[in-house]
Amino acid sequence: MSLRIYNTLTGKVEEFVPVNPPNVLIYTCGVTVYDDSHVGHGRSLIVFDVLRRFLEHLGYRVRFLRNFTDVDDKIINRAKQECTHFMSIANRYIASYYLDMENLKVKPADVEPRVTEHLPEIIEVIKGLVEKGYAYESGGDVYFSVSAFPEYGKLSKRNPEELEAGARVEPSEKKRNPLDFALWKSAKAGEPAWASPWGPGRPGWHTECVAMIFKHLGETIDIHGGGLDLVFPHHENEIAQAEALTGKPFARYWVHNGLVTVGGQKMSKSLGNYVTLREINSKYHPDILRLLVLFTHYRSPLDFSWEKMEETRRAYERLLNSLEDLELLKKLPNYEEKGTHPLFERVKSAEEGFFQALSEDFNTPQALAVVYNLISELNRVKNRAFSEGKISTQELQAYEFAVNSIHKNLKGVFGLLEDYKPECKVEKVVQRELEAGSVLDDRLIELLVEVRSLVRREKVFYVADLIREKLAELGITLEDTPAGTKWKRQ
RNA sequence: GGCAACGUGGCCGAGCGGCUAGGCGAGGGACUGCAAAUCCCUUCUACGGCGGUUCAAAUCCGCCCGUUGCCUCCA
Repeated sequence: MSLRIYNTLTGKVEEFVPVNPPNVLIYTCGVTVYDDSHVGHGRSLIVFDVLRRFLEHLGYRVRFLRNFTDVDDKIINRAKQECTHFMSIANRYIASYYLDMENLKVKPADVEPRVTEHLPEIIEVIKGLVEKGYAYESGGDVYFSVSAFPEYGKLSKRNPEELEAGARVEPSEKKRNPLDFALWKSAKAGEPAWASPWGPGRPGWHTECVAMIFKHLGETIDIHGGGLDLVFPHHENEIAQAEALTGKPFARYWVHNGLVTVGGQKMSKSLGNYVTLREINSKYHPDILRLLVLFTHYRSPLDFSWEKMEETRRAYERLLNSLEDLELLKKLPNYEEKGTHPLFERVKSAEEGFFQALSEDFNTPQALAVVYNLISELNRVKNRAFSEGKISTQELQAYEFAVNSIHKNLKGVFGLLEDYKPECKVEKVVQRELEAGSVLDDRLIELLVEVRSLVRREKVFYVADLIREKLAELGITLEDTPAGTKWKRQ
C-alpha cells in the first residue's frame, strides 16, 4: 500500500515517493510562543500527527521536526507589557504547549528546535544568500531580493507583478522592492539582539525554518506542512531562500491543512473567536477533538462549535459502547457452530478499506465511515445475541477480533483510544473531571448494582428503580442487558 | 482590486463521470417489568443557478450568484 497526497506546489494529488526510502523527513511549522494554543493549532497538530502515524504504519522511518518560534515581535511586545524578559514569555508558552500536546496525545517530534538556539545556522544561511547575490544589506537590515529569484510565487500561484499591483505590501525605504522581505532585522533599543556581520539584530520570520531544516534534516525534505494560511508569504519565502541557496528542491510535497472557522470565519486571535486547547481539555476527553478533526477531510475548512463537539461526543460513545459490550457478550452462554464466522472476513475487508481510504489523499472521514459500518455490523450481532440470550463461540471470537482490529488501528494510526482498555469502564475514558476523593468508588457501585440485581430478580421493581434513580442523581447511569447490568459515570 | 478555494439531504460531512458514504438529529416499530443501550423502517426529486460535453454529470467545461481564505502576523 502506498500514499497519494495533494501537493500544494503542483496543485495535484500525487504518488508519495520519498527521496531516500524508507526514510521520510517531515517538517511542520510549529507555533510562535506568545499565547496559549487554540483549536486551529490543534487541528494542524492532529492532522500531521496522524499523517506521521500513517506513514509509520506504512513502514516508513519518519524523522519529524516541529519548531518553536521563540523570538518575534509578538513575544517581545508581550514581554514589554509584562515587564519581563522575552525568554520567560517563550518558556512559559512552550511549557503550556507541551501540556496541550500531552493532553491531546500528539506524539512529540523527534526534534523540536528553537530559533534562539540556531542563530549561527540562521546567520550562515543569510550570509550565503548575500554572497550569492540573492540578498542585500540595507541600514543594518538584510533583505531577500525577490526579483533575483525568478520562480518566486510558484507555491502560492502568484506572480510578483500582481503582488506589487496589490499594493498592500508595506513600503519601506530600506527595501529595493516592496516585495523583498527581511532576513535580518537590526535591533531597536531594548530589543533582544545577537551579533552578526550586519550588526546586532535578530532573524526575520522565514529564515529560521530553512536553517533548522538544513541543520537537522538536509537540503531536500519529503514533506513540509502547516496551515493553509502559511502558504503565503511564509512558505513561499522559505522556498525562495532555500532554493536560491542550494539550487535544489526544498521540499517535495507541500501539505497544508484547512483552517478552523467559527461561524464561517477563520478562528484567530485578532477576531477573538478562538477556543483554547486548554478549555477543550477541561470539558472533553482529547479523543473528542481528535475525532472531530478526523471527521473532516484535512484540506476542507472545519467550522468549530460546541454543538459539534457534543455531536462528536455522542458518536464517540457509540463507538465505545460497541467495543465495550464485548465484555458483556463474553458473559452469555456459548454454543458451538460449524465453520468460521463470516464476520472475520468483514473485519479484514474493513481494515483494508480503512487503509485504502487513508492512502487516497489521506481521507480520514472515509476511513471512519468504514469503521462505523463495521460498528453497525457488530451491533447487529450484539442485538441478535442479546435477544437470543446466547452467542456462538465462533461469533464471539469474530466480535473480539473486530474489537481488537478497530482498537489497534484507531489507536496506532488515529491516536484515539490511547487509554482505552477493554476491561475498564467507558466512563473512565470519557469522563474528564472525576470528582477527587469521590466516595463512589467502583466497588461500592458494583455492590449497589449487585443488590439491585437481586431485588429485580425478586421483582421488587420500586426498589430497583429507586437505586437507579438515586445513582443517576449521583451521575451513575445503569443499563440492564440480558448479560447483566452495565454501569457508567456520566 | 488581484489570486485561490468552496457551495451536497433537517444539520454536519465524504464522494468528483454510471454502483449504499458516514456521523448527529427527527418520526415509527422491535426488544425490555420500566428505563437505557441496540437493531429495523421512514426523513418524499441531496447535490447553488443557467447553459454545454457525454449513451450517462453532484462528479468534466463555460457563465452567473453566494460564502470563505490569502495578498500584513497567523496552524
